[in-house]
Amino acid sequence: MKSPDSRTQADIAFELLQTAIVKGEIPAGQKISEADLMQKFGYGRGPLREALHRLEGRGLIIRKAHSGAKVVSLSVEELIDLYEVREALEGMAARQAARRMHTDEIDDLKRLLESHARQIEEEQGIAYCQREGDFDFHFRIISGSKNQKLSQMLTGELYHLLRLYRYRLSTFSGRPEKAFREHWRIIEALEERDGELAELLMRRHISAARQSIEKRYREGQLKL
Amino acid sequence: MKSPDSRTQADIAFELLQTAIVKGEIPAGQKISEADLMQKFGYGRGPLREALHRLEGRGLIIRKAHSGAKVVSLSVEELIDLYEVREALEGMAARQAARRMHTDEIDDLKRLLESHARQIEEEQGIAYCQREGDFDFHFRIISGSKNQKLSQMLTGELYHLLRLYRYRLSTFSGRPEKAFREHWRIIEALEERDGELAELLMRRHISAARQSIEKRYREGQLKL
DNA sequence: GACTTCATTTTTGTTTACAATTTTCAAAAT
DNA sequence: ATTTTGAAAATTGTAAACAAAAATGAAGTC
Repeated sequence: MKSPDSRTQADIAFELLQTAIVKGEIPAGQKISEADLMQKFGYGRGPLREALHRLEGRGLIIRKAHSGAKVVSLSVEELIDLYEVREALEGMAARQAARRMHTDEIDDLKRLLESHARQIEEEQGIAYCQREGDFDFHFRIISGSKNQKLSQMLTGELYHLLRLYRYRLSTFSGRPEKAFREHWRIIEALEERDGELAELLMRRHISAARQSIEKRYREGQLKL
Repeated sequence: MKSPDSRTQADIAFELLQTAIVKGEIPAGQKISEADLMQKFGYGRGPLREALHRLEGRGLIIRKAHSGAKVVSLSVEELIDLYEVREALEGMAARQAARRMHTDEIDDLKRLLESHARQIEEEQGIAYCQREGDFDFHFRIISGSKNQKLSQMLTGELYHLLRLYRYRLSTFSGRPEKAFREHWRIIEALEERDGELAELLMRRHISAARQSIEKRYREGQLKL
């Protein structure tokens, strides 16, 4: 019995397109035509169309009949909206993680953060926030909530959208030590199994990021 | 210049299918084949397939290659997960609504609730929760948050899933007066522009509903 | 010179036919 | 009787041809 694979062309095309959009290889707001995709990926038009429809269902692209599809692009207001949603959901994730994460999972997370601390010292605090480390931290807590729907909504939808803007947002973030301290306090709350505190801290953490974006935008350092 | 419509067959089929699934006309867990749909709706297979792919992207159906598609069906655990997500999101919605709802919107909501109060008196408290009134109340507060992404996630995804189970969940809910009092207190918090309190009350309100479901399930009164 | 009009061209929507996979069911072997 | 095997049937995946709508651009008019 060999692995049935059963991943169809449309499946593969869907994943390729999704990662391409999420990683920014296809920039936000760009029009994408079926003909271009055919030439670029080599798949037939049918599978491509099916992949596009799934992306439409996920809200990553917007289509207009007979006109074409384009990658979504967020206004600042929409980005702020996204951060409010994230604050609510990740706060809840932290609360549940404090209840449901295994002790060894928390220990792992602790070790992860300690390695981040070393990186900060060595690299003079360069860009802690913009590294994958930040995503690792948040991702582990989200998984730790053991709430599949919550994980799905955060990692499957919001983060894909947020990643579109991650590069631009992180270039100026410039608060690595602060973020690190906030992460550390959240872990302490998890260790003490204090869900309420973990939620409060996580919400403050994300709220601070949002306010930083708002401030930079008002000052014209951030253009969308 | 007549309305260009530009709603394609696939668009119409998508909406028809979505409402059919959400309203329970196609029960949860049921297999749906493209041939059946062709015969039932009269559209070609292409448009149907595109609609199915969009539904897949929305998470309302699950497809397996060469095997078919079936409407999602939730386990109790998944239903509980959904309520936790709802608690987080609607809590945030209430907080923002306290800030952003116009005073006359709050007044309207108040009148709505008063008419519900009359209904409860007249009908001996029958099934306040299971009526559209409950949805109206929550929907207005969600809209009142003025957060488009939040509204979209709640009304566009979660509620469609929850509605699948609304009928079964409401049959035994039996806490109309309690729910009404909770609604009333939330409105009071909105009037006082106390976002923190509004969030707290909304979260308790939804948490109570979740606990009621958990209890009924443990007692075997609820089968999924 | 700017605007409108209309035909051309491009792009997407739809249908049809075909290929590939899974499922089903019956017959045969253990 | 249960399991296994194989071919037939049903269903989905893919490709190609066709239809329809929208974008483009040039010609004509004001």
